[in-house]
Amino acid sequence: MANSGKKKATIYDLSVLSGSSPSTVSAVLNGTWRKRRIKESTAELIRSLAETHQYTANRQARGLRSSRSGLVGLLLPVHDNRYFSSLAQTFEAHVRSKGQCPIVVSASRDPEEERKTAETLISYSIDELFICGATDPDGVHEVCEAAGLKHINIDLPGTKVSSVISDNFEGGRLLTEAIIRHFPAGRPLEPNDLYLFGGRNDHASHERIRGFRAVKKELLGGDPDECIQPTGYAPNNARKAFEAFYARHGKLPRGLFVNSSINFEGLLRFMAEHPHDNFTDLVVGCYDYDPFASFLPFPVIMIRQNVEGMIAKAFEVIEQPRAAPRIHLVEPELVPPRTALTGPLDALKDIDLPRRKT
Amino acid sequence: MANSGKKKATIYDLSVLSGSSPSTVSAVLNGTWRKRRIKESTAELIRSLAETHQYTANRQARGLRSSRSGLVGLLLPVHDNRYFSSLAQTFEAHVRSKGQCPIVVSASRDPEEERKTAETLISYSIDELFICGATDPDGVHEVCEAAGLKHINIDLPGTKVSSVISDNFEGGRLLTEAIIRHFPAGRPLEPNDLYLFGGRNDHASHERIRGFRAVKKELLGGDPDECIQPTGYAPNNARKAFEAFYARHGKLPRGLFVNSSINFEGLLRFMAEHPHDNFTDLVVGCYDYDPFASFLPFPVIMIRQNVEGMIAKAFEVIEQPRAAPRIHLVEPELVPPRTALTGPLDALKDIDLPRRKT
DNA sequence: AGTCATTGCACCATCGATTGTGCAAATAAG
DNA sequence: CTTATTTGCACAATCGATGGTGCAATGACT
Repeated sequence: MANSGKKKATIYDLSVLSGSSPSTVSAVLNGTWRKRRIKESTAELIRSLAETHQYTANRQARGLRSSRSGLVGLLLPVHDNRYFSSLAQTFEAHVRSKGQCPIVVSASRDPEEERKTAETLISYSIDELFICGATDPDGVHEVCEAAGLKHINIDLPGTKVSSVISDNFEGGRLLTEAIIRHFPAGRPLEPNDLYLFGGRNDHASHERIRGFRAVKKELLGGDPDECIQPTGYAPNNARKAFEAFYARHGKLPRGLFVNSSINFEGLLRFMAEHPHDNFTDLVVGCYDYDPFASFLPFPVIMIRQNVEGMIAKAFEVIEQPRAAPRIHLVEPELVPPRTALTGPLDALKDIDLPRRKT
Repeated sequence: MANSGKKKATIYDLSVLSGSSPSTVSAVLNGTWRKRRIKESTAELIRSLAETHQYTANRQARGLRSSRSGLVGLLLPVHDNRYFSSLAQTFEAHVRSKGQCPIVVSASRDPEEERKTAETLISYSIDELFICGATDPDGVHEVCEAAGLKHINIDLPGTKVSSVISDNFEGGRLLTEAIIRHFPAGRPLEPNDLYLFGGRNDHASHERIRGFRAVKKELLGGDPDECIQPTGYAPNNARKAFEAFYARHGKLPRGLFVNSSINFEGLLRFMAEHPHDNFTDLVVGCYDYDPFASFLPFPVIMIRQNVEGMIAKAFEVIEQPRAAPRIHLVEPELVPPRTALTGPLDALKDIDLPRRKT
């Protein structure tokens, strides 16, 4: 009711209204007033004025003075993918619970854009930065370091500061083994029947491939190089790779290890163009979990990275005094076909009927 | 090289180094220097100093002075869902292209949290706010209005300010009709065979239901009330509703209109618990598109909302001087089963091999 | 040489909150 | 009643960038 005008109330407005000084108002409203020996009644008065005038602090001013902002950044490769968006969702909840404001930005896996985005965030004096899945984590590190900003890597490790990542080697092993064991003993998989598609020259892909090859050698007794097809992450490049294989062999490999759900979309595109092929006798293992993918008409075994665990660990590590860079591995989980897992969405209440407080 | 120390350079540092005043430095670096008749050579000097010292403006200071921040907010219900995350992705690209910084936050469909989140964003002096899928858009409106903040509704309309939303009635019609026509003439659908699950008491659900009922009446000659089951958006509530139907009838309806891909996850959960039921003779229509869902083992017809179109329209409308609140409808698109559409991810280059600029 | 216009820039207040310091008034101690 | 202590708060500098105003130096022109 007070002022439905345009301008927001400031501590100066309240100082006039309450008859005390701006510094007193400030102290009362930011909680340091006991330390400043402000009388309870004065504080009470100011608090009630703040209430009726809907005072909220101007955080730019506060941030300018204190060179903190209350903003915590998450730098993502992309938004629209269930893995990264659930990271964002979980990250948000953590930041909120600390009374800070999450700010989630994507940088398209472009090293230059990653650095520029970090610089932009820094210019807003963000308090911490979580660097997730960066193509060039160390480049971002330098930018952060120059600004004295606390930061940490997630999902893809850097060398200059600690990282929290999935145990991609173990995940790769688990997934590869599950694919192989999914085939009946009667028609077992040959080494040449199991291909890996997707991913690129990053730590996660390397580790997964390492796990993939290790298990193949161990269980299938062979591990031909041509079975590794790192196509990058773009769905269309993956599609082309499947298309090329299909053109040569007239079919897909019986077993597919797909490096990410984004690459999996490339497989879907391929399938859309081959509507009459039923792809029976096909088993797909996909790194990253997507509930819909899990129910596709062929067996899809997925790896769910422990998003909650990684985020929690990252917050734990970033709060600690900085030590020598270390890589913290978080174990991922194997998800059998046709599995609908709960996720961060389940934490939400289903609220109806907006109440209007006229 | 310059200073790898901790503090960032300010215009004062550059002013000392260049021998000119802070205001001159400021003018040079923010582009207003011609207006201020700064000599070209002075500008040149300052620019080169800024370069070598890696100057970047402190945006909190700038924002404080100019009461703008360069931040543009997007308030989302949730992140981890392909519809909302592709909205985020598209929104980001638009904001970036205007040289501003996107800030995407979710508020869990909680009216209280929506308002508080808006207030927080306002306290950072964001320049504009896009309110997407809010449970209580008018509540958020009031908060924005009190702060004199430009804002607009997306996805769910408000009454106090313009909105850009999908044509949910038409989308509902399209989808319902497609479901019905997907059944062979030999075994046509009865009115009681086609159910709608999910959604709640919001504008989008109402419109979709209206379209659903209209088409049912028109094509099936009947539209029983019990076929409408608004379960809210929580996946588990949808699951329970399917479970309940199944308990009563021993099967699912032959035709299902699922109100959102989040509700669809509830269907998956249901299916996971009935592994031996093949759900042949089932056709699902789902509002919202998910590439993986499109390839499920039963026919899934989806509606893709025109995310790019909505975002573009919203930017267009928000830039215009505010007029009487209007609802702008954007037509959604019907997506046949087994369709892999491209999305915002396809705009990204697939960059490899990070270059390090030691 | 004197007047006037132009060029080139410095000065200073300002945005709103924070925080170290100082100082009256109230209370306690002697 | 005086001195010492505590209480309660005001003052003013500060964070970094912006933009209005003013003023000296230079050049143009009579």
